[in-house]
Amino acid sequence: MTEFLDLHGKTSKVLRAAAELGMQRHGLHLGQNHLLAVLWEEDGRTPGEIAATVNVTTPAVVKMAGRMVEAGLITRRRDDRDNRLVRLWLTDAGRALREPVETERRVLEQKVTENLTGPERDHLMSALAKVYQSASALLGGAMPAD
Amino acid sequence: MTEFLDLHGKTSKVLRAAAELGMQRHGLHLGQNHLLAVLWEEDGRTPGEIAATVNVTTPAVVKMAGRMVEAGLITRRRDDRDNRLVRLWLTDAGRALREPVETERRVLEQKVTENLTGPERDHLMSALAKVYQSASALLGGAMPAD
DNA sequence: GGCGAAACGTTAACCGGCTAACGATCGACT
DNA sequence: AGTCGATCGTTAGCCGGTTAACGTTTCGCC
Repeated sequence: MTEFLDLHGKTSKVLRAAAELGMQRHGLHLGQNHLLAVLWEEDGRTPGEIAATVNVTTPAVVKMAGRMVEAGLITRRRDDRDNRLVRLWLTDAGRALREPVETERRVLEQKVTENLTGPERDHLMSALAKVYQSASALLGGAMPAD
Repeated sequence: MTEFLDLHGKTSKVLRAAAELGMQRHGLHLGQNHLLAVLWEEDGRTPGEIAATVNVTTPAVVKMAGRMVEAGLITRRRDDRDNRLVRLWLTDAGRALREPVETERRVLEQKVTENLTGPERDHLMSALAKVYQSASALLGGAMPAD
């Protein structure tokens, strides 16, 4: 019984584990790199903005940011113009991780797809995109339409 | 930047959400159906056995089983021949969910892949299998070799 | 100018998953 | 027969993610 959902689930898990392992080498937990990536692109963004671009709920970002503040990767400061906003700023440590983490991710991407021929990879991408479409469609429009 | 890891991650998330939604319709949380599936196949198995067949750690099964006992889906009883073993048994409620949950999953599988042509699906499966291989390989043999 | 609605971050309570430490039981071997 | 090691479940603590409820702060509108 090798149905698609099974295979995808297994792949998802092992991919997640591999990513976690890679990030661990830089003292990060899985997902934190995404948060950092947003700040690398534009420092000083708010939890809400970050949540939206990473496609996660705001509380998830808040919690994760808390841990990252404690880890010395970012800083939390209130916006003085709009006092209900909070802005997250990179520390030097957080900024320094950019290059190594980005290459780490590139390497993972490459290693994971290295057994695929060009056309194979293309078919994989397009088919996966279709699945993504179908799945998000049957989630009843209650999802972001990116 | 539509790399594979990104697309796979997004797909994974939306697929997870869809599965959760489907299981919710039967009063289950995501993952509990897998545990039930093992018992449907052979009732009275131990947490360790279940964990191995579902590819999850034992503590995960223990915790989930606790919630499912409380939900009246299964029963926890010690094995009297080997007193360190624990066996999980289906209740009528748990047994009754088999047919509806199995069709729910079949429907999801079908709906999610309905936009794929036959060959497309085949290519997707084989390519995904290759990715799975590569990823689990680079996890350094510390993974089950299924 | 004041009042109510909207926007925002935070907290709490869940769920699934993981690793590490613990405790109890069984078995093999001396 | 007794001990010591292997096996098994449980617990605790962490991480990422979710929804629901809450308290502030702004802003629009009368």
